[in-house]
Amino acid sequence: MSKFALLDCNNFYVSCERLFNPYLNNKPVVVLSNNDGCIVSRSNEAKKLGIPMGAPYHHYRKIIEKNNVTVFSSNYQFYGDMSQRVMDSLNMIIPNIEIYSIDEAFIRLDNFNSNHLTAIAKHIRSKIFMWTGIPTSIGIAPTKTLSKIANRIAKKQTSNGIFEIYDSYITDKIISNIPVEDIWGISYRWGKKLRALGISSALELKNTDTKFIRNNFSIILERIIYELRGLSCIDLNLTSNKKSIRSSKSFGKLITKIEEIEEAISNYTATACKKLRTQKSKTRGIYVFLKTNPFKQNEPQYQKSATLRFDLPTSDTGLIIRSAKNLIKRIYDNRYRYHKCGIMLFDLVPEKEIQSHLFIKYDEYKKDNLMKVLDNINKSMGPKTIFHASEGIKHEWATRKNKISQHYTTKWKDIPKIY
DNA sequence: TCTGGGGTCCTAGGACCC
DNA sequence: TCTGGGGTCCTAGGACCC
Repeated sequence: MSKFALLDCNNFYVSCERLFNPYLNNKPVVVLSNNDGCIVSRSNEAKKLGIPMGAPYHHYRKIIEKNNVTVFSSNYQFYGDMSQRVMDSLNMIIPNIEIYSIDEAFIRLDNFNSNHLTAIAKHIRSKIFMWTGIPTSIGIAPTKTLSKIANRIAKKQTSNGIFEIYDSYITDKIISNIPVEDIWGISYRWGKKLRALGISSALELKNTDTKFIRNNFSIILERIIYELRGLSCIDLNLTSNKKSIRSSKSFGKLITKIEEIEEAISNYTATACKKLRTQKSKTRGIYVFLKTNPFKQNEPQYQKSATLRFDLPTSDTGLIIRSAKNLIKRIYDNRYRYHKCGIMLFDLVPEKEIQSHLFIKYDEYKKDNLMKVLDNINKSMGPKTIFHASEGIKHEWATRKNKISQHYTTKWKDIPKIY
């Protein structure tokens, strides 16, 4: 039988903020998404006030102010850095981990004696807490899907933050209380369809005929059933390279001028290209989109996208910015007020595996070297020390971030001082 | 006034092949 | 009157994740 564990950081963004503001412990805290739009992380105290995950900030502003909830804008540089510290710590204890999201990792524990799993989890938790200050929970089970459920119980119903599912008797007892849409991989639409068929708990789904599910849904749901039965169908994914890279953001205000949109798309493109080079890949295509604000129902709505393929894969920010700006020019219509734009790089290939073109001479080496110089300067002297002119400096479209904390671990000037 | 951003995988259907 | 069977590749769109 396989053995999986899922490690999940508790209320991750809030926990990061508390590291450098310990007086916020035991007090309600929330962290907002980009543009201060939605609530994406809540302390347990904030959850108790009835503030739901993903809710628009302005809907809960009254409750937040009335209860003295501390509010932070998102500080992804900081959270990303803390995430890496957590994952590095975990990797020092156990090799071969799958970093599943900014605050979660799957681990395989097959090589350990079944009697020791909880002790190992305890060791992992305490080391990560000691080295990073971030509290975590660990769920252990024969499959990834069950380890997700075990993690949920570890978080909500245990005092030591660890829960292990090791036989089908325990599984059945636990999953009889889990609604289908709380299972990893099932959400609102499938949940609704399953309920209409009389399947409302995870246990009922586990006992449903797989052929029937395969015919009425897809292989994804069929696999979930096997996973609930303790038969592992989803292994660790150890390849870390992305298959597509996207950068998009809503503007801080509605934008009409194409010059400002071009400036914004140039910035997003530079961000995406930097990521592309970090994973040592090149892109064969780009997809650019532009849209109005769908929540403003009284305004005329517009949404358009365009794609472009390159004859030769590239990671040259200059070339990709030029191409992205051309696509923007093609889809821009001056009758609308815009809310968001973005770019996606797709069809990525490792830079080492690039095939030469029969008719086009490959002379990207110069550009490759230029990008290396650019990345190195920005790495040693700080982000955006040098940048492409089209990225501009005015940034009228920039997102709102009224309550951002300091970059405690990523900027020298923000490093905490003790007087 | 104010509603995030970045990903993955699977399927159906069209277009094409012999 | 009656028009095959088996296959591949690509794309758009759906559903889900954090």
